[in-house]
Amino acid sequence: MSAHRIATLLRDQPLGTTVTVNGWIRTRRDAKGFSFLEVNDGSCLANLQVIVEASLPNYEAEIARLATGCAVRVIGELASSPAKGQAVELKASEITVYGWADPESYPLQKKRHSFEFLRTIAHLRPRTNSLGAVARVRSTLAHAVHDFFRERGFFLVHTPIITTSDCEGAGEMFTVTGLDLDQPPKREGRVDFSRDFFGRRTSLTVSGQLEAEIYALALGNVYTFGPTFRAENSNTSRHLAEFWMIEPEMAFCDLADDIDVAEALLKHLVGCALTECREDLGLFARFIDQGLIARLENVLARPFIRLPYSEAIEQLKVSGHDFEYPVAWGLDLQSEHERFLTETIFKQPVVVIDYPKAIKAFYMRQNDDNRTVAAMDILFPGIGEIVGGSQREERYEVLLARLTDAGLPLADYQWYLDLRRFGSARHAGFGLGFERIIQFVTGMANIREVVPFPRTPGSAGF
RNA sequence: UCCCAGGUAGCUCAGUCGGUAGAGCUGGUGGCUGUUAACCACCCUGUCGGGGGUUCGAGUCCCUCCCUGGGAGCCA
Repeated sequence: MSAHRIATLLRDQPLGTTVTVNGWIRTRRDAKGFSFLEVNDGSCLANLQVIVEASLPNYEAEIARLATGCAVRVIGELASSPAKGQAVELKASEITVYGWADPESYPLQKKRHSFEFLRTIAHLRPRTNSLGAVARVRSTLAHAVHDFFRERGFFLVHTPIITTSDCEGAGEMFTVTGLDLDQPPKREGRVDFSRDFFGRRTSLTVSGQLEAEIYALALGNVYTFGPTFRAENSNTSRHLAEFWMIEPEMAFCDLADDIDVAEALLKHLVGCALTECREDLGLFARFIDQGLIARLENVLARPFIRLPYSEAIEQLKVSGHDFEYPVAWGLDLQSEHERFLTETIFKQPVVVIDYPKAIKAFYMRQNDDNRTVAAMDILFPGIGEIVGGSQREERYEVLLARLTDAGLPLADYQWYLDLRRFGSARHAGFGLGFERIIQFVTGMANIREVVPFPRTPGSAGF
């Protein structure tokens, strides 16, 4: 049964034609001798208004009992609407009820709910205007990510979910095991992972970066876009234990090139949302964040500020602002510092580069000053860090020294060092948290609303 | 994980000095109406987050655990 999608009908408005629509009832309003139904099929934010005359055979028995949430098929003629509020409406000639929804027990009401409550009914929340809009934006942007890289000749690499490598500094990892947790094999008092499924301890990936480097040094430009897992006990509006990350890795590329790509990607995604998701963004601009559209356009308006860490420290110092945490060269930037840079000083995205090497990961390329590394963080107003990246250390001896200084087991990184022994080349990459960009684009305050089924400490329902 | 604020009807919340609970909305019934978060009238709904304690008596005070929100840390 091929049905018409409401988004298409509202766009093309084929007046006078008979169409079939499958969807869910949002509300029913009764008038004298007929009823109004609002039907939504998920294809767009807008509902289709359906006019049902009381003369339909199942009017008394079924139509008059339709309530929010019922699944229906409507066949009828599309006509221009005589009243304000909608351009077209569907004059029903036949309505079939696929599935009832008892209004006494159906949790969704035809009024606004708190996002907190909707989270407890994650199986029903995509049927709301706002969560449905988020889902459409998320899908659109996921495709836009692939479009962006494909147009630029990047290859998509599927890096492993189960891994033995620990991308240092990326946080706590979830262990993956097939062992009987009630009776784990032990050796010298500790769990003996050599008898586990893979013969050694394995975890869920915290980053595909190291594996992406392998493919960048073979195919040139590559990217990964997949789930990422962090076992950090983070309880904030911008952290998930399971999230999706985009990680490009580019050979023969330095930090400046890296930032160029990241900036272009962010602008591509924001621009794409503005042009392809206008109706859904309109909902967010009305009910979530009045300044949303202006903030998105501000991102596209001019080049991002590129600011060396040392200058950022100076800017913060001379601002005269009284910060809770100290500002000094060598200390990491705190949230309040990042926010002050993007929201008060520059009022636009800021890329901080060349951080002290002591506060950054071992794989970041050491600069000639011997005290900073070619790292960059892109800070967005309201979101904070949205991208973190660096030029990678491609020099064998320097990398070896960094690994040794960090006290990391060299045996585990032999293959990583090998990349620097055989045909090494400068390369760079970054990580973009997919949910963070969706948060920015939709204005949603909590990251748990921009992923269908959020996994956070103490919560993995559905 | 730390600091702060919360958890009361299906939802959003009020509840005074400790005396076993209310409102609006939703829903139901009736009316009205080319309506559109419809409108008008009436009606239903409670393990006051879980456990323990103080007290003649606890939604209210104390302890503890769980969860949520805001901020912080960690990061994307």
